[in-house]
Amino acid sequence: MKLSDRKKKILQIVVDEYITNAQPVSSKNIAQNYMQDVSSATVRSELNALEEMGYLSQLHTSSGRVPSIEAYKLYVSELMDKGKLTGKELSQIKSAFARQSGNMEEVVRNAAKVISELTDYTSIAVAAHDEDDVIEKISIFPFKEDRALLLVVTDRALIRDKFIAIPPDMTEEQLESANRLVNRTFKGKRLGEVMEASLAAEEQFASYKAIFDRVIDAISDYVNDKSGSVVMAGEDKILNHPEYAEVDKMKNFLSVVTSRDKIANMLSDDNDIEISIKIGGEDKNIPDDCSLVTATYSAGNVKLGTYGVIGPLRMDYQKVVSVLEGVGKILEDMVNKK
Amino acid sequence: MKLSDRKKKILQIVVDEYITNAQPVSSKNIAQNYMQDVSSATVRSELNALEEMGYLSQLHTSSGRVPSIEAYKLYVSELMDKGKLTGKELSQIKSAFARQSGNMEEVVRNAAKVISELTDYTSIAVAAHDEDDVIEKISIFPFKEDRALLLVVTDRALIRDKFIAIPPDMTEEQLESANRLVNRTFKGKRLGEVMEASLAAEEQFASYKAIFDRVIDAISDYVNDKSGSVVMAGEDKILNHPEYAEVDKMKNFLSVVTSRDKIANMLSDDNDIEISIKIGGEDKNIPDDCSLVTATYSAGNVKLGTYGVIGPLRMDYQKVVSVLEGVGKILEDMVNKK
DNA sequence: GTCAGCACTCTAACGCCTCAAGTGCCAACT
DNA sequence: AGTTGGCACTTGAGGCGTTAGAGTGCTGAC
Repeated sequence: MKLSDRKKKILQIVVDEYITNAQPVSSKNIAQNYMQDVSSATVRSELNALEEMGYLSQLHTSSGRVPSIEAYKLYVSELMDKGKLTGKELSQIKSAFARQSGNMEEVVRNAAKVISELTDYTSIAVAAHDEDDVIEKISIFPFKEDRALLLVVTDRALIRDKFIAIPPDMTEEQLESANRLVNRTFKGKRLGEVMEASLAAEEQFASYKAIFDRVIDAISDYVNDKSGSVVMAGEDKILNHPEYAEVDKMKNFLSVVTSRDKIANMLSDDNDIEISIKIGGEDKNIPDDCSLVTATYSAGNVKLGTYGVIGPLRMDYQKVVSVLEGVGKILEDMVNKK
Repeated sequence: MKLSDRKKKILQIVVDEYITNAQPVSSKNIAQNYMQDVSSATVRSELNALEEMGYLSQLHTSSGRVPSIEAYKLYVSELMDKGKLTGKELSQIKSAFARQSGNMEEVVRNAAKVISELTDYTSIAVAAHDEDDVIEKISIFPFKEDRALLLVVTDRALIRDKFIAIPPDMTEEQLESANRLVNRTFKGKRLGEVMEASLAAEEQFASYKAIFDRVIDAISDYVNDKSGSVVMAGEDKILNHPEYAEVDKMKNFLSVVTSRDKIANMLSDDNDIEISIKIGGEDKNIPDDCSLVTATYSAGNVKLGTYGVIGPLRMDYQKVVSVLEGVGKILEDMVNKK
C-alpha cells in the first residue's frame, strides 16, 4: 500500500514527537505545532487511516497515537531526516581516540565509550577478527616450567595472547626451535588456513606435534570465540529512558546486556552491511522492545570492527546514526593516515 | 551501653527476619515464632528500648521495626550465626576452578562468577598486585615497526602485557640487546624497586634510555593502576532484590557498579584484613544503602587477590561470608597443592 | 476533501471510607 | 520488678465514586 505524502509527513511527525517526548501524540499537537494549514479534525482522519494500516496504535480510545514497529521500520528506512554532528561532538570523538597505542582492544573500548556518551544509550562493540586475518608473527613465550604465553600478530595489528601448556619433558632449547618452526610454518597464512592445515602438519612435524596442536587449538579457539572480544559501555544509560522504569523490563534488558554470548549472537550476522538497524522481535537474538543499531567499519579492505547501540524502540535513530557515522569516519581517517 | 542477652537475641531475630523477608518485623511475629515463653507485649517493650538505643527504627508509628545501620554492624560483628556451605555448593566452587591455565586473570574471573552465582549478589574481584611482586622475566616483543608488547612475569605467575612505543631509529638487533639488558637489570627486583631505581639506571644505560624509561613507565602504570584489573560478575543480580525496585536507587547503584574507578577505590583500602564488612556511609567510597563484603586471600605469603560482594544493607551476610570463606579455602588449597 | 461542533470514552487524581496491622500504654497480676 | 492482657490510637493499603481533562469519532455543513 502506498502512503500519500501527507500521511508520510504525519507519520514522521508522530515518530519524531514520540521519540523526543515518550508521550502518545495527539491530533491537536500535530495540527498546532507542525501543520497549521489543516485542522486537528483532518489530522485525526489521517491518523485513523494510518492506524488502520497498522502504523499507529492507541493505548486506549482517548489517548493519542503511538508508533507501531512497522512505523519505526518505515521511519528509519524512508522518513527520518539525516542528523548532523556538531563541531563539539566531532572534537569529542577525535579526542577519544587521541592517545592510541596500536592496541586494537583499546580502540574498541574507546569507541564504545564515546558512542555511549554521545548517544546516551548503552553501546556495544566487537573488534573484527576472522579467518581471513594473515599471521605475521607468532611467539611462544615460556614463563613457568609448564606454561607459556602464545602471541599471534596478524595484519590487523591485533595481538592475541593465550596461555598454553608446555609438555613436561620439553627443554628450553626444544621450545625455541619449536618456536622457530611454528613461525616458519604459519607466517603469511590466514588463520582459517591454519585451522584446516592441522592434519597435514601432523605428519611433518611429529616431534613438535604437541606444541603445534596447542598453537592450532589456540588459534581455533580465537576464531571461534566471538564473545571474547565484546566490549560494552554505558550499561547504566538505559535507566535514563522511561520505558525501562519498570523493574521487569529493566531486568530483562540487563540480563541480555550482561551476557556476552547473547551480545555476540546479536552482532554476528551481517558483518558486511555498513549501518544496520534491527528492531524489536525482527531478529530472534534481539530482545523484544529493543532496537539495535550497528555499524561495521573498515579501512581499505581491513575490517575494523562492529560498533553499535542498543536501546528502546523509541530510540533517537537520527542521533545514533549520525554518531556512528561520525565515529566511523574519524576511525577510518585515523587508520588511513597512519 | 551493654545489651542484655534477651535484647541481643531479639535484635538478632529482627535482623534475621528482615534479611529474609524484607518486611518490617512485628512484636507478634517474634513472640509467636521465636520466643513462645514471653508475650508480644514484653517483646514490644524490649523493641521500644532497642529503638531508643538506636538499633531499630519504624517507618511509621504502626509498622514493625527495621534494623538501623548500627544494628547491622552489631549483627555482623557479634550476633550473626556462622553459615555453612552445603556439599553441593562446595563442589560447585571446585568445578568453577577445575580448568585453570595459570592465567591469574582467568582465576579472578572464575572466582567472581562463582561468588555471584552462589550468593545472588553482584560480585567484584581484583587480582592482587603490588610493589612487592618480584620480576622473574621481562620480554619486549616487537610486532610493528614502531610498537612492541612488553611482558612482565612476576613470582605471582601474573603476566602483565602493555604496549610500548619503540624509538624509530632502533634496529631489531639493538632492541634485542636492550631486551637482554632489561632482563639482566630487573630480574629478581621488586616492582617497587624498579620504579624507584629509575634515576640510578639512567646513567648506566644511557644508550637504551628510551627503552628503559618506557619499561619503567609501564611498570609504574601497572602498579598505580588499580582499576585495570577489576572484574565483576552478576551485575544484573541486584535487580532480584526489592530495595532496588525504585529506578533512582537502581540507577545510583548501577552507576557505581559500572565505574571501575569507583570499585577500585572501594577495594583499595585494607588489603591485609581477611574478611571485611563495610556498611552504608561508613566509608565514603561506598554508596549509601550498600554493603560491601570483601575477603583477601593469600597462599603462604603470596596474595591472591581481593574478592567480594556488593549489595543492599539487607544482605544475607551469613551466606556471603560462608561463600567467601569457601572460595578462599578452595583457592588456597589449589595454589598450595600445585 | 475539510472542518467546527458535539457526544462519547477513558485515565488520572482526589477524597472518602473501611480494614487490618501494629504500636504504646496502663492497670492488674506474679 | 518484670510480665501480661486489654484497649485506644495511628497509619497505610485498598476499594469506590466523583470529577476534570484530554482525546477521539462522527456528523452535517461548506
